[in-house]
Amino acid sequence: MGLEERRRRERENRKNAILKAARRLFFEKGFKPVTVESIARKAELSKGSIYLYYNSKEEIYTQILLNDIDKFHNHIAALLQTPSSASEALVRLANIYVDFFLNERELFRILMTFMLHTTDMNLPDDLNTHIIKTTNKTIDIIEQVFKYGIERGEFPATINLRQSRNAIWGMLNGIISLHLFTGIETKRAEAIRSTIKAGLDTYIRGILTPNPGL
Amino acid sequence: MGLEERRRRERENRKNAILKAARRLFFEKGFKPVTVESIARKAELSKGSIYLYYNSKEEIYTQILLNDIDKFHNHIAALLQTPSSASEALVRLANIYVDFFLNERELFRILMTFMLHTTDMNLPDDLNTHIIKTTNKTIDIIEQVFKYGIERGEFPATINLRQSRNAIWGMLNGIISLHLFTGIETKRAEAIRSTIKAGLDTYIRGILTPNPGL
DNA sequence: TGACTAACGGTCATATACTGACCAAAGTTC
DNA sequence: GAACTTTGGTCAGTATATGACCGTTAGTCA
Repeated sequence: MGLEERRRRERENRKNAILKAARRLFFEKGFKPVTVESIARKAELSKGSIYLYYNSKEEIYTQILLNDIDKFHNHIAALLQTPSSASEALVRLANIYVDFFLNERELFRILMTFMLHTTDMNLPDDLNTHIIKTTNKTIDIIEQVFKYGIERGEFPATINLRQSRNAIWGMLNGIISLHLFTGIETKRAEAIRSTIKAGLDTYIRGILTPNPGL
Repeated sequence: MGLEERRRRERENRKNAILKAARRLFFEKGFKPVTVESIARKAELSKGSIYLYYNSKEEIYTQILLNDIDKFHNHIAALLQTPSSASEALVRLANIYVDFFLNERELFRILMTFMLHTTDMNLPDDLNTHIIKTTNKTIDIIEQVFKYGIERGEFPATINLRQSRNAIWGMLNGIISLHLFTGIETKRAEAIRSTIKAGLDTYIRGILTPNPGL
């Protein structure tokens, strides 16, 4: 059924045209100043049409992150194929994560907006679930690096994996939050990288130092 | 108004998709065996949609010729820029004309169908006019070649231009009719070319020979 | 040769998709 | 605190598309 296939394709194309227009505008101006009307105009549609494809302005906003973060995960997947120490892998993973958000800062804002305002976003359940799963995927990859370190004898088997992975993820996001939108613009990237490097080094040293209380 | 522009583009694209599908099917099977339903399916539309863009099956058929013949005229336009004798130009024009139809035989059938069944084609007036103008354009080019010959002293000024151009056009079409669809397939092109060459040579000799009756 | 059937060009009632005026809520101004 | 403006989201009206249906034509059969 070519006819049905064409209609499906047109719907898909329409959705993508909306996302593309929205992405451009959000990245240029941020969430608030961009109106649904302006997205509609850039996508060459009416405002009513936007709501045929997306439930809300927030849904469009978060869908942008979901579209982009697949590339990040594909990139990360290659990381674990490259032979190296677990410590090196962890640093490299952190750098790729940071690069992803440095490349487009608005993506980080989208992630944080979601993390901080989940219940206010008015997202359909499946989109909520999808974002959570996607975020967890990143966290799981961090956990795999720790497991890899234990397997190679690099890290002690006594590490609390869940705790460590959450701590690393939190630290990455916390450091990025501190420096991505504030400070001297030309020094932000370096500030993030060096702080993360120092933080990871210290955390890893902590892992390797026997706990005298045990 | 991007929205209106997009809608206009979509209509244009839809029309072109129909023409493209129709062209493919007509060239493969000819006019009769191709149904409007089959064109619709190939264009990934419903049959009712076809009639939103074209008034009839015949209109689609003739529109195909109109789309293609522009290329022919552009090609021919270059001809008159190349310095040569009028006789040579005439032969070259005839060859380009023949090539055009040899390249896609169905185009000739479309032209002849129009010429022979104009009143039965149920075409809107503007399309009728357009085809007539387009056909006349070809005839006018032939006339210009004769004028060129007179200007250079190659042909006598006593030539009846209208008569000659119509005779040449008729001869070309008549010869093509004779050989395009009948005879041994591998010999058809050559049969047409050589017959046209001979016919043109004879006609030109006739032009150059003083009429003793005058 | 007339009755019947199948096929298909073209039509149009219905379905689907889209639009932008409108409403309610929130923020701003006086 | 009232009036005003802006904007996310809604929905009645409009635009576009679909495919069942009808009328006509051509072919078949008795």
